[in-house]
This record gives sequence, C-alpha cells and structure tokens, in this order.
Amino acid sequence: MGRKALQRSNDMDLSLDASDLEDLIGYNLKRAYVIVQIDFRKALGQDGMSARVFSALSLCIRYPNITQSELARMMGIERSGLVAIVDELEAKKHLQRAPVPGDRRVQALVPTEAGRAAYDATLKAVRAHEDRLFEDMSAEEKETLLALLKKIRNREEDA
Amino acid sequence: MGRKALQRSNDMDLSLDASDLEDLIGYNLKRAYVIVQIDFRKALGQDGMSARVFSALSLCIRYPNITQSELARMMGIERSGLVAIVDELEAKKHLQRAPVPGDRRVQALVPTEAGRAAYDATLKAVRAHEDRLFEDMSAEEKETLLALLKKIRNREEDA
DNA sequence: TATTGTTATACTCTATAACTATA
DNA sequence: TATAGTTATAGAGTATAACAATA
Repeated sequence: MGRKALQRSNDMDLSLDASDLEDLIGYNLKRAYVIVQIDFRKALGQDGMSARVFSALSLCIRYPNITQSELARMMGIERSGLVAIVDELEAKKHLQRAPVPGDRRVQALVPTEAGRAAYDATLKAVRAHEDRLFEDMSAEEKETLLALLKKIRNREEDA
Repeated sequence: MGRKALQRSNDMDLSLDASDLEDLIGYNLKRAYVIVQIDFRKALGQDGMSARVFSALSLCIRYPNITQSELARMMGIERSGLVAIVDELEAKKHLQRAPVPGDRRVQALVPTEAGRAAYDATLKAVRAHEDRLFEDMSAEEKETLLALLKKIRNREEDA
C-alpha cells in the first residue's frame, strides 16, 4: 500500500462519494439485482433451483396446462430458451410435457405432485432468503419498492 | 387459438393476477432491470458503449489513476473480467494504461481528452434515456427508488 | 402461410484457476 | 509469500435463424 489511488479509495467512503453512476436508476438497479441474485443462489444451495427454473415452475403451477410459448412470453424470454428449462424440470420429474387433444403441435406443461412439493419447499426457502436479506427494511419500504419496480415493469406492455 | 391455457392467459390481466412471483423483490428487480438494460442499449445504439464499459469509464474519470484491481472491486467484478473492458476503452483511445513510478506491477488508468468527451456525450444520452423511460415517475418517486436500491446495495459491504 | 417446439449457433457477462512479473 | 495484470477456459443466460410437424 501507499500508492495514491489506493490511498484515495481507502480513505474516501465511496458510498457517500458522489459519482455520476450513483444517481442512475439503471446502475443502482443492476447492483441491487446482483446482490439479491447471489444471495438467492447461496440460500438455495448448489443443488437448488436457479431463479429462472423456479420462476418457470411457479408459473406452470399457477397456470397448469400452459404451453411453452405462453410461458416464454410471460417470462419475457424467447421460446427457444425455454426448452432447456423445461428439459431440466422434466428430468427432475417436476413436470410433464403432455399432449393436447386438438392441436398436436402443442404440449401442455403439467406439474407433478413432486413438482408441487419441491416448489412449496423452494418458495419457503426463497421467502426466508428475502426476509433475511431485507430484514432492515420495513414492510412499508418493501411495499413501496415493489410498487415502484412494478411501475417500471409496466413499460414492457408498450414494447 | 381456442385452447384452454391460451384463452386463460389472454382473458386474464396477468399484471393484476397474483402469482407468488409478483410478491418477490428479486423477481421484480430482475424484470425491471432487464427492461432498463434493453432500453439502455437501444438508446445508445449499436455502436454505443455497453453499460459496463460506460461504468468503467465513469469511474476512471471520477478516480483518475485508479488501478484495475481497484476498479474491479468498485464495480463488483473480478480483476480478470476487467481486462477486456480496459482493452476496449484503450482501443478506442478513451483511456491509457500508464506505468506507475514506484510499483512496476501496476498500471494506472488515465482517461484521454477523447475519453472525457465521449463520456460526457454518453452520460447525456444515458440521462435522456432514463428521463424518457421513467417519465411517468415523479422526482420524489425516483428519489425513493434510488434510496431503497442503495439500501439493498449496502449489504455488499458485509460480504 | 403461420405457429409450436426444437436445434444449432453465437454473443455477453461473469467466474475460477493458473501464469508472469514484480514486490 | 503476496499482489497486479493477464490468459485460458468454462458456465450461465440469452438471442437469432432455421427446421420439422402441424395447423
């Protein structure tokens, strides 16, 4: 130690030190997202579901018999990207691709009992992770944050 | 059309339809982040800076003579990941790797005049993108959102 | 012609591990 | 021994384009 830049970054409190980035919503959104995402993985463990698989399973349970195209649209990703996710869930016997009478192009996604059980357990773990990570935020603050994030999400409908 | 799941997802307003995911901060954070990030790229154009290069240049200007290790720590990424970013900025003549007298291991990152000019122009474009994207949010709402996101970011210091 | 699921492919962002040159 | 920068490599996560089966 003893170099100029090194000293500066140690001596100054960067969180209070105004950089252009600190005023940008996008920058703060990404930094916050990364923190939550890393804690999510840590909380669910090495063999736990990834966030995207958890989301997919959640929506399959919420909307049983949903198709992959519909699920992709709800998740905001391309159809092609969903194949690996559904493959993984099917390999773990958390859901099945079921033929749909009347349209042989389509396969309905049907959660299994094991899938529902795994989902319930994972949801509990996810909520515990968020409760712990955001324990210094009041219920009102969390509500406010959710409302503001949803306000940003509303832009998706325009596109 | 005419299938069950298809009808359901068309008839129901998903944004008002309670799914477990909608109450999770992590899920809403990611969805919002993706929207902002896509708009950022669209706003800056095909030849524009990526968000991470913009962030790196911003910090190099804010902290001239910063080293790559310090910059990586500030950005929350690994040293190795910064090499390509600095390579890109150096190739575009936006900054220089300069030798540091007294420690030949280190190379200080020094923004060029062209780099500062490019940064000023890009910052203007980024602010315009955010102003437009968040035009339906009041100044107070944006302040609140920034404060709550920073509250999440504070957890990084613990790790 | 259009749509569903699928494959092949590539790109971005990131991490880990090991190397080199210094300290 | 430890650190700064670098390289090689791999893994998520995503997109685009094309295909076969079906509508």
